[in-house]
Amino acid sequence: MDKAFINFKYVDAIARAGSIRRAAEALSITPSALNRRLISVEDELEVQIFERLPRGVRLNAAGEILIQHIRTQLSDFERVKSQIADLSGFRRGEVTIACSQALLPFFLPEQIDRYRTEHPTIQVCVLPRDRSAAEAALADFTADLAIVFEPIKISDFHPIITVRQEIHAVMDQSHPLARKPKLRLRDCLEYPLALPTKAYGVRWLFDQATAKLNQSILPLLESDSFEFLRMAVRNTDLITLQIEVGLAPNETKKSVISRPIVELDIATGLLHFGHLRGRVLSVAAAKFATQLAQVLSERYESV
Amino acid sequence: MDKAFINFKYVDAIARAGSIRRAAEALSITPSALNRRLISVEDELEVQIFERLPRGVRLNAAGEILIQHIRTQLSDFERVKSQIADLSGFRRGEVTIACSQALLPFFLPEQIDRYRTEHPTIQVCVLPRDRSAAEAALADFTADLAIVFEPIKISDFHPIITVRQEIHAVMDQSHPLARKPKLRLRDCLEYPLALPTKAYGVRWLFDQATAKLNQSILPLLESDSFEFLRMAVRNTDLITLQIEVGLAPNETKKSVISRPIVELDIATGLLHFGHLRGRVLSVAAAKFATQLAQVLSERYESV
DNA sequence: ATTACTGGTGCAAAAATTGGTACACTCAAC
DNA sequence: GTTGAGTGTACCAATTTTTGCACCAGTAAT
Repeated sequence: MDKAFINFKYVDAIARAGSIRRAAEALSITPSALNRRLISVEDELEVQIFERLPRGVRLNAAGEILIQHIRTQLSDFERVKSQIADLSGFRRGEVTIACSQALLPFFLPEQIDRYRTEHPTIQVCVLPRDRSAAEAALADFTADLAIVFEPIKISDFHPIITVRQEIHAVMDQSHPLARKPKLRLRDCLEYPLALPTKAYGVRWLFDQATAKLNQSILPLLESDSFEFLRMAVRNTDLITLQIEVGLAPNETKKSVISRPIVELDIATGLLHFGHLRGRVLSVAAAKFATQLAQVLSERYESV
Repeated sequence: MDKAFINFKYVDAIARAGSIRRAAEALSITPSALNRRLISVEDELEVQIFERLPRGVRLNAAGEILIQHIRTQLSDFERVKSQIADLSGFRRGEVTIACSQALLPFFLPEQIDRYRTEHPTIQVCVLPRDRSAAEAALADFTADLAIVFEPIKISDFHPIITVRQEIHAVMDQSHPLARKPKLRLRDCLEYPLALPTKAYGVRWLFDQATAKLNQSILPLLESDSFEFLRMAVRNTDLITLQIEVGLAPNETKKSVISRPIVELDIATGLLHFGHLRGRVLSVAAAKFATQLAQVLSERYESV
């Protein structure tokens, strides 16, 4: 008989941990017990699933096939549970979304709050991830949905909606440039800049734009944290950049304000919202996706 | 945690048996043990899966959702095992095909024989099923593939290839009509007929054809068994009908021969070969499907 | 060499599962 | 009505499975 099913979760844990002992700790069982479960799976399949390395274990070819099935299957089961709970009247479930940092301060909290008023029993989990990490989170079923800014290469990404995002300059409310309603890029370059590192889409667009001007601009301040950059410009003449979705909704009375940069100077970026291709979303995730897609399409120009 | 997986197979068995006791017998365990497994699943999902009836159990709405997942999942796992075995060099697995009776005497044995010379370790299972039963076998994952003759209604059927089938009259080699190379329908009607019951596609086409002639023809002999009909015409003036794929490949020296009926008199039927929509076939099943599709397309006119 | 990891194994204790039995219930036949 | 055969289900001892523990063997970095 196939008793392998029970052990699937353990195999997944081992694959994620990269070592039997670490996985055992995470599962709060003994390494020996976990090791035996793994061996029993391998015995049943009559195939090794992991290469044994001195520093742990690694999936081999057979393991890669199996882990793909395991994760699809575990995820499907969650969806089924969600569907079943759904027809019992009480919506239950969880939604995990991997997204760019820019969504964290305003957009997502607002959307989650709205979502939770309608579905208060659903647990929402937000994972800040850069593009490649978001892709990985979708691929290994850590996340149901992903919102990422700028180039998407992966073929496994299924876009639900893609919207244009203007680049805004963010500065202190007393900044000289604050009087202008719309800025040119060269205006900004006259002030010290605080920018995200090259891993981020805004920075990439900025570098492209300055390259066109034959100017190589080095930011005075660099950081991985958008939150930090936003705080850093307070009461200074620093300028940082942010995409629309990352801006405070109503900035009256705010100490930090934003002004759009004309599109001719710096290209608009694309914000992609989607999920793993071929995956069926749970009821909970699908509802959340519908809401986000609607809001995005209302607020921004979709492509 | 979810220990539900191990019980999936039991839930499937109960659903198929329609009763815990019968399922327990099939699984060769005690009804009490099986009952507990079922209850443990229901406890974990916090939902009843089966309605308890006086004469057994029946899936409820939640159960229908779950059983769908279970069967998909079990089938997927088989596919994964097949894939894994495949990359280990030794092809292993099994293929189950539900098909019309007409395929049993000649076509399938020949094809399976050819398939097994290339893949001797693969187990092939043939289930003779009429159209609706074949559909059901695909839907509940009893069969991987299906070959059925004439009208397909189900939307879940994914056709791989569909070919035209001429209707042939089958008779004793000494039959008066045997001298003609091609027959008119009215020629046949002058002799006593042995036909399949109305459940079968050939009969349906025949009834349509005779209705057009404003003649209501009642066969002298009726049977569910094509094999029996073929045997019944030996040494008699009886005539039966059969589609091309059900005919003996080389009929020289055969006591029973066949002659095509002109298409104007009786419409050609359609033979559909396919699988369940959305299902991923195992390596073994996919190879077999490819072979059958190729042979069918070589021998008959595909639509 | 030493240290700190890794996976793997034998053995006794603990936990889960099983089978047997009995019970309550519903339907169908008498 | 009454009987009987069918159903699902609860309880308990016996059995099977799984676990934790201590220990071994091997590799990599120090």
